[in-house]
Amino acid sequence: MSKTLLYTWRMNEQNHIKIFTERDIGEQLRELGITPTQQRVQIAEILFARPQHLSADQILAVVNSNGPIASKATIYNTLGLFARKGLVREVIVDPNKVFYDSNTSEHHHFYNLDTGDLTDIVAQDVMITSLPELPGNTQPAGIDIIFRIRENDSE
Amino acid sequence: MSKTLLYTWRMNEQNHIKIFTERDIGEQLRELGITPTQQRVQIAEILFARPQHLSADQILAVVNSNGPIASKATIYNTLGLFARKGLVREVIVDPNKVFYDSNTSEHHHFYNLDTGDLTDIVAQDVMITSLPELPGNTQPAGIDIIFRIRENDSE
DNA sequence: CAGAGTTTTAGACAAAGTCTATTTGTCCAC
DNA sequence: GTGGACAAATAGACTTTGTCTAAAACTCTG
Ligand SMILES: [Mn+2]
Ligand SMILES: [Mn+2]
Ligand SMILES: [Zn+2]
Ligand SMILES: [Zn+2]
Repeated sequence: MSKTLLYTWRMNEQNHIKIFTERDIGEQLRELGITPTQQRVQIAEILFARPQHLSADQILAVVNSNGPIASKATIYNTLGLFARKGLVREVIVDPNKVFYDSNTSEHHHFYNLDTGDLTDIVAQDVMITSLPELPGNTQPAGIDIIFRIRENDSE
Repeated sequence: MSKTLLYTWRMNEQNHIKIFTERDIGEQLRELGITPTQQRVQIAEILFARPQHLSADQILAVVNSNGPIASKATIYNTLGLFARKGLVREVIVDPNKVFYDSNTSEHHHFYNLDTGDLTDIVAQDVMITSLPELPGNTQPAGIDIIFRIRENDSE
């Protein structure tokens, strides 16, 4: 009944990069070919403090909470750069904003439509045993599984 | 190894509504408690001509291609109404726009990052055999599975 | 066919994100 | 260290998608 798996969607092998300790964020960025400017280091510190999902707006607010450090353009440039380098994952679940996920290990999401909460599901808790055939001349680039949930109408 | 399924994500039982034939779109809308205005009927005719994924902008362009019939506000109002009534499904795969899917049967999507093509995958071609436990006090509202793909770099 | 409620509309507005031209910072050679 | 080439950051204009508002146009029922 279950199809043969013609390809795998396990993409993120870069996850080893992310055990940033306070001191060597700069070095780690440099190893990825990213010049560690003040702005990039600050954004990285916020983002990689723990696995979390932040919007560009939230990062802008946090990074500038004690005086101006980075402009909006720099936030977007940096998040785009980090995404291309595999340091963060863009999560598209809300039509209004992109979330930047500091957890790049293979995982999925619950998205609470009532609260806006986005929470991780470890990959092992979701098992796909049958995969569709890829359209001609294409290759896998990633899989997103989003379990949309709602609060119980506790009446 | 596979968990017991504590709940089901099979949500869309409304799919019987959608065999719209040219003539009785109005009646069918009325049965759903939707007053069949000229604008709503035109939008429905476009959307339900076949299973497809259209953005609000595309629908606006098509509906007004031979003279002005509906305003931008009406397009958004109508799509929102149709979504609430279960006539269309909102598909969130692109950070720039929502797609309105006239296919409300249970299915998933390929999203081609290079071309922007969004194509359907019948539910039976993707089999999930293990489900995560729901966060406390929440209920399932829908599942989205998106296989992001890219064109083969045919060198 | 009146009038109450519903729907549509133009255009103002908002939010997220991009772009541009200029300034500032970084890096390396000397 | 200093000059200069290149990279990065910045303010703010701009774009796109979508929402809101208040007035006008419809629809439906009595
Ligand atoms: Mn939006
Ligand atoms: Mn956008
Ligand atoms: Zn996550
Ligand atoms: Zn679809």
